[in-house]
Amino acid sequence: MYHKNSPNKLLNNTDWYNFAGNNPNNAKMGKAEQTRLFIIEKTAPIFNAKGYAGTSLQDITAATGLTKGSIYGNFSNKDEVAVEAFAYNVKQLQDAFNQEIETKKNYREKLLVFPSRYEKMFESQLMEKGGCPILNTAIDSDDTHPELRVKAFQAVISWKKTIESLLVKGMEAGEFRKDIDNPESIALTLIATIEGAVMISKLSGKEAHIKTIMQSVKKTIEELS
Amino acid sequence: MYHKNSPNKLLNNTDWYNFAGNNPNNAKMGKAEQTRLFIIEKTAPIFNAKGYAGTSLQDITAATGLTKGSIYGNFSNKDEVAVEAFAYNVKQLQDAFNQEIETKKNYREKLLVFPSRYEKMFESQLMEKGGCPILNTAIDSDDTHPELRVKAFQAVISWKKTIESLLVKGMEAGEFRKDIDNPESIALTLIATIEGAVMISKLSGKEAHIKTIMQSVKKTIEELS
DNA sequence: CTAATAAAATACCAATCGGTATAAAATAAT
DNA sequence: ATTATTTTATACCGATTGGTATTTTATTAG
Repeated sequence: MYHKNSPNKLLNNTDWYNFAGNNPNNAKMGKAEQTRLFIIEKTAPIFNAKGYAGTSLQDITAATGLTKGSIYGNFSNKDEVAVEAFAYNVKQLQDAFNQEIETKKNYREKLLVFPSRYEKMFESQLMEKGGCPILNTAIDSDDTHPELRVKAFQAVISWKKTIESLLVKGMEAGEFRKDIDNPESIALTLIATIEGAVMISKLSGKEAHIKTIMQSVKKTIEELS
Repeated sequence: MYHKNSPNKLLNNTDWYNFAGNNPNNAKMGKAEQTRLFIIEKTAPIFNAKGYAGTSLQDITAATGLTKGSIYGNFSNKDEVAVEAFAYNVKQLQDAFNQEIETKKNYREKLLVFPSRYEKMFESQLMEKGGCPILNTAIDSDDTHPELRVKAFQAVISWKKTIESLLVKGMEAGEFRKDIDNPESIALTLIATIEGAVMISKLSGKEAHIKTIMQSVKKTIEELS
């Protein structure tokens, strides 16, 4: 693969292998697969920040240092890049949450990972990488891009199921009150409040806003016990 | 003003006066002012649904039946249409809420207008008119359009102040508990949850989702007493 | 009814859009 | 080392983008 990283700087195969891999299995990856991942990694934050319609092929070539021919040699169209970039963004998010949830012993603490981690992500993810990909893609696609809309909805459903599962297991473990009648309602309300907090704090640029609202979310979770 | 409403159908001045005016003062409006309002009325739902980057001049001319020359005779650029369309969308929303709030006697009921009315708007506003303009514009603009971003933020601040004021007055009237320590926190959390509910329910297309979450919001408000 | 004015339509502009055919270069297989 | 195969770059395509200069039409003032 031939690739200009910065003007007049060539990236040979060795550099390439060193670069592309926050994937530990990158040595096993074929060339095309590597380039696809590279393009996704570089464009995912752009699609997240500017949306589908707002991201042009010029943005993609500028961010990757590749040419249009190379992009279309690895993807059939802009849609495919956008859809894979969204999947990548969501997976990054999910992996981070799941990893931290695994380290917690009880279900109250597992649930608290959601507000506390979103709060911590304010600067890195929200301000620098364009916000929450689920929220962004939901709003961006719901009237314009059926395929992305379905993917965004699937991400919400997956998240909802995770919370519901934690609630049910927490009840079974005797950790939460038995009179939690509607786990779905609690899950949906938690997600709604968190995403609304992301919207407000990103809009204002003030970390205080997300901290304030996440404090309410934490209180709600504490009151389950 | 010359205007094709449907192919080969002319709209003369008399028709025009009949049309443009859900503004009761339209008889006082000049021609240019009327056309501006007409363009805003027709394009506001489009900007709301498709976003700023996703709405083209072609969309605008198609929705109004006017030509590009006419649009640019009344607005200096696409930005100006978008900004005024957003202001129009927000005003429509605010007026509707304020009107219903005025009809309520006590502050508990005034606060409940927000969840109950958003719930009722599911089909008309959310599904048919592209969702909540504040949420849509916040997400659409926060990384791309500073001017719209400020306007969206102002709308959130205005909404927050309204809720805070209702909370304080409700406390002073002895209607709410005295130990509400942080009206701002409550206001922000209510707004976040409502907007998150809008996102989820519009994404799923299921009214049940917004009803479920708004039930939680109502419960939170009831618990203030 | 006519002249002055305001507003809308037509026709155009350069730039950019997403996408493609083809040629050049890099990699992999022999 | 040479060939076959990917992968990338170059050069181009028609369509659409936001925007404008000019002409035509409609409205208003006298």
